[in-house]
Amino acid sequence: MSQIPLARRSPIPPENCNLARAIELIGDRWTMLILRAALYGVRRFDDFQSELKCPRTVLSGRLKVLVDAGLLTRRTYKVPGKRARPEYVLSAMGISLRPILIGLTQWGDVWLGQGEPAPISFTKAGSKGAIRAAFVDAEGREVRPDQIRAVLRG
Amino acid sequence: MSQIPLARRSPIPPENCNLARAIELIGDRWTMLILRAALYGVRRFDDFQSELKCPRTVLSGRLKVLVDAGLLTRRTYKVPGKRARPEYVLSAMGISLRPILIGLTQWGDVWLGQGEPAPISFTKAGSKGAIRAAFVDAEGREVRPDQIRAVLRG
DNA sequence: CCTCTGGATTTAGAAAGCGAACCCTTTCAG
DNA sequence: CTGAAAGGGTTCGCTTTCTAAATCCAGAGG
Repeated sequence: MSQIPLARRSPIPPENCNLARAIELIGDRWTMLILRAALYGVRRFDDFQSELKCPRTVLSGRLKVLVDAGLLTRRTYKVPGKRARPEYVLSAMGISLRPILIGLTQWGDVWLGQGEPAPISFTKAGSKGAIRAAFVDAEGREVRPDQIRAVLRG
Repeated sequence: MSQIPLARRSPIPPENCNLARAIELIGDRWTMLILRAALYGVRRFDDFQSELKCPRTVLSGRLKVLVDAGLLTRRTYKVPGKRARPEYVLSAMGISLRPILIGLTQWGDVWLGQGEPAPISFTKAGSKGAIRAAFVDAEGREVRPDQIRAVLRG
């Protein structure tokens, strides 16, 4: 049943594991919901707030963390006739999380969808069929999950 | 610079978004670190605890949530000469998070790796080249990130 | 019986989350 | 010129959650 052999410890101590580091940074309810909104194009403080309905204190704190970490860039926008305001846009670092959040969306569609069809799906530009998260080798060919092997350095 | 057009709201209200649901469930530091350890083969309460160094109260609470949600299965193991104990093994639902956590690992390798080579990499069974998380179409051909399009239902 | 071991619960103090109210700056309307 | 509005925050108390340490509990072995 369990494809994963028993281990008493993980092979990499969490304190120098990049997965653990990523989890420290973005493994937080509000942080992830902010990134979700940002990937859908939300940029402004009040838009985040009314989308997430989270305390403004939490929001401003998380935005600060994400800017400091380099996931978001704080820059100024100006609507004519209004005063200049900051907006928070995803950096390359932030945008590169998109495949992961899409993967998590599809995981949620499968396991948390409550039988309803997925409200959003993803396709390749110009074609119709759905795409999915998977693993590929250097040439871009899919590698099936049971063929994945982990290799420790050294 | 920003490839994502401005939006005031996300196209799917968070309360019936499967990504938001997934974030509610696993978007938590300890929960994700538990899943990380579980994907490396850790199964037992004390092993999780010494791996994560988290409060035992938190650990037992999180394990309960993950069991209730169906990500982990609680079953009994018995070492001869010892009393029977519960162990927490990943269900199919839990195992199917693996591509996502591997993708996050690789994201961390790129952005949080502090210049060091990745401590763990992934290959296809029997070959040597590294594999990576990506999107594929129905035929298993890679779809580049910039070619991904979201399609709303209805 | 007494102790050891793994899997938890209890307890009390620290930290973080929360909602409401307030502040600050610029712009527009009267 | 004065007042109100709008966006982007901070301040203030209160409540929840986290955390660490101690305790409990059941069965096995001596």
